[in-house]
Amino acid sequence: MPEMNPQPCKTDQSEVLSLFARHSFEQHFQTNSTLLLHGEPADAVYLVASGTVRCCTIDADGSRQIFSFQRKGEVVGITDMDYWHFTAEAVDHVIVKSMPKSILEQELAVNVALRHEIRAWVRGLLAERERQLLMLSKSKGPDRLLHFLQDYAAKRPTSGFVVLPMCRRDIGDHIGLSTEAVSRAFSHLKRAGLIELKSCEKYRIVDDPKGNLAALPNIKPV
Amino acid sequence: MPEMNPQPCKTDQSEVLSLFARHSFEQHFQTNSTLLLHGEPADAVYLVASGTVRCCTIDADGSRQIFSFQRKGEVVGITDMDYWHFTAEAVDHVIVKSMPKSILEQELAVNVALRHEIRAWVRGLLAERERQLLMLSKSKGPDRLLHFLQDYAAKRPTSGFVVLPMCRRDIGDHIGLSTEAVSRAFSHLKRAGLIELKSCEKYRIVDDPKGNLAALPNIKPV
DNA sequence: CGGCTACTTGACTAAGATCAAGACTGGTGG
DNA sequence: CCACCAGTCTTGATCTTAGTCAAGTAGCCG
Repeated sequence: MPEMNPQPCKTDQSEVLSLFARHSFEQHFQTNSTLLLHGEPADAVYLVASGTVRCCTIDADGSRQIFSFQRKGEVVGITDMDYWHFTAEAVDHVIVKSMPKSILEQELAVNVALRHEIRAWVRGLLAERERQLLMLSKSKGPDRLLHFLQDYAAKRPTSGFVVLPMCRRDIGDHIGLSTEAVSRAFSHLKRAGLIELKSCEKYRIVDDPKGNLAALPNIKPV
Repeated sequence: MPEMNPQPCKTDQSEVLSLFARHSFEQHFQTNSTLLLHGEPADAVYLVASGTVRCCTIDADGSRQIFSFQRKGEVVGITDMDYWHFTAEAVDHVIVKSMPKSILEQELAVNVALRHEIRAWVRGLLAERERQLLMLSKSKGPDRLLHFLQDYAAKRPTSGFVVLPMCRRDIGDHIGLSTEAVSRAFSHLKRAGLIELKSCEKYRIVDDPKGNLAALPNIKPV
């Protein structure tokens, strides 16, 4: 996608991180517990120290759209001012560094570099959401899954197998598919030789010497 | 949708608007011309004075995702800092008030109220995109169209018929449907008595005394 | 009046949701 | 240690939705 920045959220975060280093305290959340709930007062900011967080909106009828997963070193909740406009939950056991929002606000008033950092940060998030909208409306299931797996692997500098902490349903709510469709998309990519699956949660993107990737749209399930 | 703010973008914009009042000049764009192009330096900010602007990302293969339409009184381009991350085009003949970005940046350095305004603005955009992601992944075509038409009508205080300046293809690229599917969705809503169509571009949302709206999922084409 | 464009409708096809059943996994208790 | 259970993942069958191709219609402009 030539119109997209490959890494919309990779901005300098030294100011934010140094704030966390000075003013945060550790907090634990067990699997599937809620870090912050839509509509509640936004009184803190979080830096994930361990585990995975999912950020989502949940509809009246239970429909859920997960718009991002946060892992170690990633920040949650920096966009909101008074009340949370989304819900954040623990995918597995999560440890975060929690900082009172008031400290961030005080620092924002006097620190130009921090302001720029956060502005760039939020702009990146916006670009990412718009990229997701394009994916969701124009790409088919297997393409969306492959894209997600590539993105996810790219953030981990490991060259070996990548471990997915979240279940199929979480992935489905992220890329807009049912649990079953996610499973089928995995099989699809595996059969097509685009990914290797060691188990249902360990995968590796196959380097693409034969140009299989370009042929993806034509692959048919057996 | 209880987890959503009904009007995420309705924030106070007095500071931005007063800046435009003092420092902008008028610019005209003819139908389908480009206001700003993805990747170009972001050197100006725009306030729509007349006409409609579409903001979108365009993929290598021509896929286009329109994530918003801007009308009179709405601002374009305030989120980006150095380079545009999207493309803006004129849906019909457009007149904008254009302001050099440098003026905005200078004012941002000294004006706390302006900073808050823009922060709230961008946060609202982010919430809107996340709401769109949910719509796109969980709602069916006619639902999405109805939602768009309601949103669009809500911004116009007219109680009569609303005029759509954009074509079916534009609507389709906004709500994730083909031109034909948009047309079918219109017919669908009309048959179901949820909207009135005076012509293909003039519509009115029907007040819903019989609770037809709740029955929408069951409506079948004849 | 003719021709262009946008819109609508129909027929067919493909992608994915849903329903249902079977396979694998990890944890528990006999 | 093994049988059982619950939850997750996978696969199959069927149905709905929407994309595609194609034809026809309605406005609009020259």
